[in-house]
Amino acid sequence: MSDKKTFSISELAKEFDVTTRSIRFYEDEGLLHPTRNGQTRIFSSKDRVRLKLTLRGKRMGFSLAETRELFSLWDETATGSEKQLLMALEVVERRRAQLEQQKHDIAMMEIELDNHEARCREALAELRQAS
Amino acid sequence: MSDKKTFSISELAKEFDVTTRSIRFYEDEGLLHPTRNGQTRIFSSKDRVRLKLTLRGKRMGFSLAETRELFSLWDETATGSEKQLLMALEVVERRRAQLEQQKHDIAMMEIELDNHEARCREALAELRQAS
DNA sequence: TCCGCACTTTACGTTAACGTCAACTTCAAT
DNA sequence: ATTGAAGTTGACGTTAACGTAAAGTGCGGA
Repeated sequence: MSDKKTFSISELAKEFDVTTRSIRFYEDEGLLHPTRNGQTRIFSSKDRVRLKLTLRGKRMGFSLAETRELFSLWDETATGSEKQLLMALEVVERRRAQLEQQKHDIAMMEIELDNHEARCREALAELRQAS
Repeated sequence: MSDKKTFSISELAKEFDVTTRSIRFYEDEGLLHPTRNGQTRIFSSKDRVRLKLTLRGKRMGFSLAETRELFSLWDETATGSEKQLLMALEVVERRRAQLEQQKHDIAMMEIELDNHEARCREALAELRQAS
């Protein structure tokens, strides 16, 4: 089902619950590169993966520009010069640092949610006792 | 040092590396509630905590409106009715689900970074062998 | 043949989250 | 007394990430 070779714009829109407008916008921004049959877009499974990665990036708070940067690094890996490859490794390291920061942020947030939930339950218990 | 009672706008700006403009904007948006000495803002340590939470939220991809929602829930916990408290618990659950999603996204991203780094190193090795 | 649906481009509108002046006031220091 | 640093309030500008409306193309079915 998902190893199909090509996809229409509305198929992808439904699968990932985004508007066709967004998908066209992502193409304009250079994140997707569909081919054309006449004027209608034909998306490859590579495009489908990239759309998935783009949306994942959004959930993680990445801008489209940041995601595009990742994509271009990815693409240059095969053809790049030594200097480019070393720069790519640096970018990878920076991403890892970001992820560590995010994991820390999530852990902190979880602690706060725990505290908050406990206080909610206490307040509820007191309310019910007072009735 | 950080258990001081009050802070000026520029102290907070420096500590968290944001502009004073942003801090004033957060006040306008109802995220911070400094008192005034004449017209000069005085931030409490509670404001300082909220600023920290606001910035953490940003790193996690939350909008200011979402963060404000969390704050108001937090505030209502002490005084809220039973219905409000139950709704607050639901919001907490939704947040937890979001965090689970983000943890999954991060794990996926880490796998991709691993793969990408490996391919970079392979490409580098081949380049150096060919020289 | 005409209808309707999916798709297209073009272009202007919108919201969030600030940035950037401009034109002050206040206060401490020279 | 003046100057400079830090603070203030408007008000308009900007960027990202789309929304939305207008006007047209292409195509399979009744």
